[in-house]
Amino acid sequence: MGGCHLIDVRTIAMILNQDHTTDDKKLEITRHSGAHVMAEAVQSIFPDAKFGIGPAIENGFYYDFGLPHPLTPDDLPLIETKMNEIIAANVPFASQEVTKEEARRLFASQPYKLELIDEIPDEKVSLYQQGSFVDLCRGPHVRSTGEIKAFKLVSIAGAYWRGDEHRLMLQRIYGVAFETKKALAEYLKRLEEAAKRDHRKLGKELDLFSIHDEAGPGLVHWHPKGAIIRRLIEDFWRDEHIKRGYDIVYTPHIAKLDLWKTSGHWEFYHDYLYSPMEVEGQEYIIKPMNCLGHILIYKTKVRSYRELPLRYAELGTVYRYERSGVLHGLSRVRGFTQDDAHIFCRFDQLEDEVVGVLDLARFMMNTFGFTNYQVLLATRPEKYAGSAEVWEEATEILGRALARLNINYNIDPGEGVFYGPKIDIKLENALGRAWQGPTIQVDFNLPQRFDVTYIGEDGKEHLVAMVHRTVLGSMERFVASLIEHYGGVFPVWLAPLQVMVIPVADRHLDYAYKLESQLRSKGVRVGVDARSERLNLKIRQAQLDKVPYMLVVGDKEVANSTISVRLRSEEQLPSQSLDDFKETVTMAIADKITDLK
RNA sequence: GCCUGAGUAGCUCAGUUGGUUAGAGCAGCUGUUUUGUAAACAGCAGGUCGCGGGUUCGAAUCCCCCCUCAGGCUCCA
Repeated sequence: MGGCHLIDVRTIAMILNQDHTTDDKKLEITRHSGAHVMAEAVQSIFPDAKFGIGPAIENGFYYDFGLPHPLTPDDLPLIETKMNEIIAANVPFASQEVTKEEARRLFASQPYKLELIDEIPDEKVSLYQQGSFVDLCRGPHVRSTGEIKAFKLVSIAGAYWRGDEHRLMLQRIYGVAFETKKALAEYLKRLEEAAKRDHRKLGKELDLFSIHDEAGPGLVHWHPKGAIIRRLIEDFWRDEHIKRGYDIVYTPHIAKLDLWKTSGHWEFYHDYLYSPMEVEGQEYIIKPMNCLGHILIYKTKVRSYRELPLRYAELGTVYRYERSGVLHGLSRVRGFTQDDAHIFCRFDQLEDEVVGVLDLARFMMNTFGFTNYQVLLATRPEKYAGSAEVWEEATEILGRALARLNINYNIDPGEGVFYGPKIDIKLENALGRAWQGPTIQVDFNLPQRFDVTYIGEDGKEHLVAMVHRTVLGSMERFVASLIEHYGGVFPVWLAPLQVMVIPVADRHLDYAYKLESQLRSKGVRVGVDARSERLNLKIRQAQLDKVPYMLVVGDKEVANSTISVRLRSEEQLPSQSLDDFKETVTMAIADKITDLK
């Protein structure tokens, strides 16, 4: 592909504009240039490579290659070495505009490039060249390869051409790149730190949950300590919902297939449902959602406009078939418990209801200390139920509700579910990946299909407005986020074990048990480390378990009826009476405080 | 589901040009130690090397199938 001479036009423009480009923009350009340098390196090592696309992404870049043989991690250092040579040679980037005809000739052996050329609407296309590598590219690029100061190739992955799973899979190499070596090192360090907070790792270390080959992938077993955390969240959740006018309900885990045919789930979500089982000649499925049960409860009598809104809430466990490659710890599983609720209301009540849900969602996020989340308003997709006008109106209502609470949000165009617009709140986990948390969805489909109505003031039947919503997402995913958010250092109210009493020697055991029973009677989760081990070991163990309070008791404490309090932050509190400590702990629990002072 | 890589004791990991009864630390058990703020000492026990097939005189090691996991892609009501 090499050997053509290009006139440097854009690079000059870039130099002229350089003062105006922001640092972010500059970094993005550098990353993009890094992708080109990587492509050149791959071309020189594998001359038969076919080139896909190679954009800048968050933290770095990637390039997709079609190669007749698989790349292995061993190839990365070779490619890196070659890239470093190219960078050391500091070769200039040059660009040129050519006609599509010329471009097609140039890329005659590059099927992916030809496809891209065909899709560009303009008559001319632009090319960028550095060294022997020419690429179809909009640019811009850095002036020369020497401006790429710090990069590292991090992984190889398969990626469908054009993101379409029905097309060929190319091999993608991911790289990270920063403006300086220091920034790169800091980034890699951050990744390492994030990996330590990974809920899968902490879940094992802190004995919170497990997933078993024997039982099946994506099926979570909550250990006692994990179950405590979950139960506390559930209790809090239930109490808060009751305060806010929800009714708690329970619905069965299986139901007749016909129900799911009526709802349209069988038709639309067939791939996510587990196969039917036959019971007395009838087909049943395990529920993938809770909404139908709530609708059946609603429909047990004729409803008056006076009793709306009705809010049915359920910690409902559902099962969905997720493709094996997507499972991920607690975050993506096959059986999970949604903190679900369905609100049945009049259309004119919709805005207030959405405001209520948003306020609740925000309250929950704040309580658990989540400050990093993104709010998206997803609008009408191409295929949709109901009329465009109703969609329009409902979307406006969602927007107004967000505005009333001064919540910043972005529009996610066309990303609504087919049955209605929705508000999604995405949380970021320790590795910077966004996970779906709270979601509020208006549904125009089910009320129609199940004829969910109320009698209005006018004595006539009207369809209800229906809202599906969760404020945590699912218990599994939420706990995963919590583990990573706190790095396993749970606030006192959620800590599986809140206090560990550590006697210095066996003769202090009686005193230790006395403290234990007094704290336990206050509802504190407390244990005594009664092993004949040295103090240091017991401290270490409690530290590793991230127990908020360690009460060390020895001769001094027994003699003075005091306790010595060590925090997991390694801070040492002054010697104090048990009564004082009881007050400290119970307040920390009641106020759900996150820091230990 | 697709691509690449991985799977050795409860946990973290050693162990390949294929070669005796597969190792270590931690955890567990037993004993000694009675300890003052992040690991006392000694001994014991613990493994069909993910499953199943194959190649070979001989397989943790090489090949094939399957399962699971990791990182991506696609998907996520």
